[in-house]
Amino acid sequence: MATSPDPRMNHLLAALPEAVWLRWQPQLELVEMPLGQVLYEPGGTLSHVYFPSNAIVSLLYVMENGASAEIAVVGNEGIVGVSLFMGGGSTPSRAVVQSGGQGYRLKAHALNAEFDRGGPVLHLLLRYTQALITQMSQTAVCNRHHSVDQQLCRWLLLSLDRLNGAELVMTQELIANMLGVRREGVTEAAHALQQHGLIRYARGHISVLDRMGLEKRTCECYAVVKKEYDRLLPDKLAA
Amino acid sequence: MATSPDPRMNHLLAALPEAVWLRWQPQLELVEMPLGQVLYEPGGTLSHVYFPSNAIVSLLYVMENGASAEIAVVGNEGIVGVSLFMGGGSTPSRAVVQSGGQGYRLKAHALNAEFDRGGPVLHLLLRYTQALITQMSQTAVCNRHHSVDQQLCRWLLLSLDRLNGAELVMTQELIANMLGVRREGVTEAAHALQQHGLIRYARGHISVLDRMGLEKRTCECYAVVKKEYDRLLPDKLAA
DNA sequence: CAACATACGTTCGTTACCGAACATTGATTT
DNA sequence: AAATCAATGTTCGGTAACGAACGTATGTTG
Repeated sequence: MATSPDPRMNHLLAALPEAVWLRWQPQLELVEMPLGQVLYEPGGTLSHVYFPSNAIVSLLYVMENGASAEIAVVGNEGIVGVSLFMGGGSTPSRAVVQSGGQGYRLKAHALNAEFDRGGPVLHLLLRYTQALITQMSQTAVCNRHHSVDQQLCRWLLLSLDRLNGAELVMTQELIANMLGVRREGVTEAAHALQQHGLIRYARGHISVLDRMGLEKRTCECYAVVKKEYDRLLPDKLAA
Repeated sequence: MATSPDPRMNHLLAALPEAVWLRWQPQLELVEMPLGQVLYEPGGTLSHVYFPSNAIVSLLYVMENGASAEIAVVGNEGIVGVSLFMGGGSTPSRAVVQSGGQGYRLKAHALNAEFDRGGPVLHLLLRYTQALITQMSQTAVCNRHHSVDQQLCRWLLLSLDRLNGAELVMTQELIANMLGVRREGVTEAAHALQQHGLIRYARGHISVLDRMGLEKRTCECYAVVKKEYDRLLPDKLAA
């Protein structure tokens, strides 16, 4: 249906040295990443890693009683499946597509072969993982101390940074699942944001009208994470 | 004052291949790690990594308004300063000694030299980091969904696993700082645990009387983290 | 031993969020 | 156009944790 996205829309793929890129290119497989798709389950073995082009993937933990909480979010700045090269092969969390799109995947052994050569790819992936760790840490802090309202702003901004436009396709129900709060709480917070002219939403579509306003309203957590991503993964390349 | 602990009380040092151990041994420096000592500050450059022998170190984030939250805890199973080999060189969090003791430290360049050789040390450290990631993730989940009471149990158990005996030197005030809750909340929760005969405490000393009882009372988060540490870092060696 | 600081205990009003139930609105189907 | 469903809005009682203030005990120090 849609044309294939440029693989190097993904920042990690774009940052590969030319030699590595040439090795990988024939092995990268375009995959549709529709909303709701599960890329891996807790404890499951990973057959591939995923490089989102324009999709967003949530790493989330689902508890025994069915409640859930998002640990981190991965878009075209990153890679899904770090546990593969970190050595565990699995994690207790689940990876779900939160915003549909496309991406490219690479077989596990191909990634590990490159990783084991050491050199720039290893360091690139580890720097990314370090940024991911910051996001997870800050999520823990945010869950402890900040209001649903502020967390919603943070979440919107994180999503926005991983998409092109200022439009999200996302129901309040799903956001509630990510944030680990009630749907009604999201309704209330979203209503407040709308009344302040920061967003406009209607049946699963959210338009961000005032990005700066969101940044003012959110907690420090957003900026901490953003700054760390920028520090660790500078945009040296552009298409 | 006290005799030097065996460096290989630390599980990571114990798990080193003999060749690496021989290289490192002369470079390991015994350090006192008194309660409250700060091993690194947010954004600060790391000169060493630390391998606790019998101390416990908290990785915690201090917010602009002074509130804080513990991200993860490191004892003799691990290493403090993963950002060094992950490539960032710093993190937005702070590392503070939560339970005094001793440890060994190694200069940054020595660690990185070994890391860059690739091989078993690299994989060992990355597997540890993966376990640490699980702990951070689970902290985020726990902060979202569980009561202070359950979190206190989890925290006690995590600390217990990283110490020898069943005694902690720890005020309720400090625990409150770690958990990111009010001191009164900890007082109340601790009182409940004491009334159920699980712990006994007095002016900064906590004795755990019924470990199984704590495990029954805590949330699933403790078991998830423990299981993942055991999976990723099996005790293959003993002294 | 008196003085003091530290650690723990208790209370009270407030608030954010929860759980549940139910109403409304917009999209989609038939 | 009617029926249906998904998404959002609203209400209400309940509760865990908060913020603040103050009381009590157990160490430690002069």
